[in-house]
Amino acid sequence: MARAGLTADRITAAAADLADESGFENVTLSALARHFGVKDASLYSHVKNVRELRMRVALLAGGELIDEIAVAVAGRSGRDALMAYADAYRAYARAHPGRYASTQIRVDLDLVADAPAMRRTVEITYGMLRGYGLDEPDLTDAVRLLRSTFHGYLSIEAQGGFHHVRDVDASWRRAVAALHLALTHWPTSSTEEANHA
Amino acid sequence: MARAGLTADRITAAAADLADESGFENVTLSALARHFGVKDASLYSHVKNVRELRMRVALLAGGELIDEIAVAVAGRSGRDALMAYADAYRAYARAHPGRYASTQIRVDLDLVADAPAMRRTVEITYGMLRGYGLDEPDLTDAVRLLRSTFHGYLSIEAQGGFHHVRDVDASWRRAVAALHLALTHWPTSSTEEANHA
DNA sequence: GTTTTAACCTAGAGGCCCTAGGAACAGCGA
DNA sequence: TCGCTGTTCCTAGGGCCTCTAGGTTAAAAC
Repeated sequence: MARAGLTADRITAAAADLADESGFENVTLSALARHFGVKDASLYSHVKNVRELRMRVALLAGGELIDEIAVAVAGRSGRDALMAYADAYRAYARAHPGRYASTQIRVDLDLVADAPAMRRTVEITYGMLRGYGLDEPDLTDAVRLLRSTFHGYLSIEAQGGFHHVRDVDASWRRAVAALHLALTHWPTSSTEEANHA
Repeated sequence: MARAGLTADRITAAAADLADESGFENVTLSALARHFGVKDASLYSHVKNVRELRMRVALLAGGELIDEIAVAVAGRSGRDALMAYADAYRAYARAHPGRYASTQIRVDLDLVADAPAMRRTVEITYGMLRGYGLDEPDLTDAVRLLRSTFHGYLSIEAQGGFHHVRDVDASWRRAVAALHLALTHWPTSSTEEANHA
């Protein structure tokens, strides 16, 4: 019988597709084994366990995501860059729900090491914010705000949490506009500390 | 042998505690059966299946969450109300990670029907925003922005996604401050449509 | 006290994860 | 061409989980 020709990468790619089709929580070694016409145990020669497989999917998806964002923001700055970033982010999450969901799991640092996606994400995100003229720690605060809002919106949207009739695309545009406004008039650290005194 | 005295509510409460201790994804009927000194199958007299049990936990948690928020925002308005809302929300999510995680699953409408938590949440959230003087559809957009940012922040924080040394409490305060600013200077619908023309 | 209702049981099928150890295939040097 | 070696894939099996079908027994209702 011909060998299936399995590799960690092929299994990961199939897992990512499966995640998009059936949901990330249904990414299972049994299902992948069936897909490749192979027994479950055979996959363990290529992948340590389910957890590790899911981390691989997360790294794959994280890389794809930031690549698409990078293309979208290239040559733009300020509000344009923010909107391009946001829309690319949302487009990816909607087109690849399972892959996107995978990016939310905790990934071991040693696995991250040989995947440049994380560093690239940081570079591109901070670069996109350059036009707003923020310095640390405001820059980190701003990044956290953006990540939170983007991820929160997509997570709720994916889960069907927006019940109101209001168009979700329109709300998204307004959210991005609101973030732009917040970034433009970002309260300086001194302002904040004063408010806390 | 004395009966365990199971009810759907007791099982749900135990499941919620288990979720906080071991993670929502580890809420399992087997584990609960062990906890009550009972066989797995016995639980099916009280609960339809795992999915339904998790929805019950979600409703329980949603009710607890909005109750704590309601207490926090009572008697406050504007920025004070927003901060109280935000901090109560975050405090609950941090104190009850499993319960909080449960609130993100999709709950069948017929189960929601006899739980007032959802309506209360809408009332209190829209009421908290009253001071900002927004009308529909801006109100819904604003609610979606807040939900997204809050949930996104807590989801990322719970998952250990904020790696930077910057204090997470401080970033949270700045995020809330940024939201306050966005709500205060909310771009009107006409502005937005103009930007899209 | 009997009847009815429910709570709880045993038995069992099916799915998933994972380990241990064996068989077969590929590429390699002799 | 033959055997060697490493890897691929296998069988076998244990453990945990979900859920169904059908029986027993305790508690509540009459």
